[in-house]
Amino acid sequence: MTSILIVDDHPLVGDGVSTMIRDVEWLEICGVCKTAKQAMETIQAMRPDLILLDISLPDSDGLQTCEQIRKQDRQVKIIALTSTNEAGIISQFLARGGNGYLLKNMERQELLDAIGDVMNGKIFLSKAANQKILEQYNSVAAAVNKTPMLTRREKEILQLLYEGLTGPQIAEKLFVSPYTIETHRKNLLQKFNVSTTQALLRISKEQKLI
Amino acid sequence: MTSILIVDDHPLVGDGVSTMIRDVEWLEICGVCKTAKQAMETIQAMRPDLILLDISLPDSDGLQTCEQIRKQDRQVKIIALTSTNEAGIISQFLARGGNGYLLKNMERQELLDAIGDVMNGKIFLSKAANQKILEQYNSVAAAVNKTPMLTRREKEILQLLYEGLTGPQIAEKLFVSPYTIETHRKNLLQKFNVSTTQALLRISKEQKLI
DNA sequence: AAATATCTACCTGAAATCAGGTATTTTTTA
DNA sequence: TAAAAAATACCTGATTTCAGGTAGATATTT
Repeated sequence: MTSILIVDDHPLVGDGVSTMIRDVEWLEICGVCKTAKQAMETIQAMRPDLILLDISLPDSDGLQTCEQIRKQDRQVKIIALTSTNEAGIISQFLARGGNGYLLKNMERQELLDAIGDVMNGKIFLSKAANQKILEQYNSVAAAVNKTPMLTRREKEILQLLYEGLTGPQIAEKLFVSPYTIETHRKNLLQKFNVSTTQALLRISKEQKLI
Repeated sequence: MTSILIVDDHPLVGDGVSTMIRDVEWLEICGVCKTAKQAMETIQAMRPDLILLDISLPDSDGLQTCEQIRKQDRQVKIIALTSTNEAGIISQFLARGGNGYLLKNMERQELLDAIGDVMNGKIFLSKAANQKILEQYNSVAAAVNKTPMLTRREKEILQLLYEGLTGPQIAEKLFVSPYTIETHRKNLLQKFNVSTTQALLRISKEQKLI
């Protein structure tokens, strides 16, 4: 049996979900909350298996709420519910421990699929949300033309720098002079047109070179 | 009409795809290559709309090939083909401009869906690959509990360090002494139990604190 | 009101990075 | 095979970071 807590200030949502899962015998709604505060208390008391979370609550934003819930309970599954498709925040929502993302105009079957997937440890996203996530990866490809060409050695050193090694440490590891590493570093800084290793690594990471 | 170039050293793949799209009148196979080198030449000559790319070619690895192709032609769509599900490289493949990812044991309909989506500017991933990507976002949430507590000021400085500012630059920006910034940095290093700013930023980033 | 947390500031010496070079050897490509 | 690219190594001086402190001022919380 999977117990569901609904956190949403619109009564309609609770009713709608109730109707959708009425004749699914392994699902039950164990509560409905209207504020984040109330939700936190109910979660502690009821220990639901799954939370359907409106991410635009009156007293808190969804990301923060998700984070708080996750901090309180590492097991519970969290599915975000939104009316408008605010795709921009999905990655952050996932990063804070969210497990699913649904639009409120979902079909019944979609809700059941989502609950099923999420309870099985998978992530479930609405189609548009999923597409958005993938595009985030892909978008940097547009900038690929302006990413400088790196030699094999430079890539290697970039990687080691990213792992936190210092110049001398890398030199020791690769059996070359520290001077050599510094030369490579200098070339990397120049290629990326930055002046610090920090910035170098930030940009490389953003462009998924490491 | 969409012209497709197949890049794969196994003849079976070409045959299989041919069969699958035989009676789709808006698709045609304009060539089959067995090596990355040959592919690069063919692409320049034929200008296909879409490339089905085996990512384990004899003479090059798939990521590099994808990158090269994308550098040569910004329009062409690239779908990776693999026999084993090497999910680990998907994000990198996307970052290098890939548009889709399919297993060679795909169904006919899946291939057509993928081609359709990709030609419409969308990303198409096999189900398992897609799940893998989403888990990458979500996995870090598990580590959230062991992330140290940061004060507001520390978060602010962490952010500025991430943006590539040096200690003195941050000091100037925040109208405080450089010493103060160094103290904060020192506290941050201690809280994360690392010894370099590089490592500090790497870990913070991994845990989505910045 | 007292205790705690946070932000601030300072000091020293060692280590690492950055900016500006030059220059030789090896590998790859045209 | 000749030219270009990549990897190696060195030098100097200025700047920044790191590790080890101490300590006062200002919130914040109990």
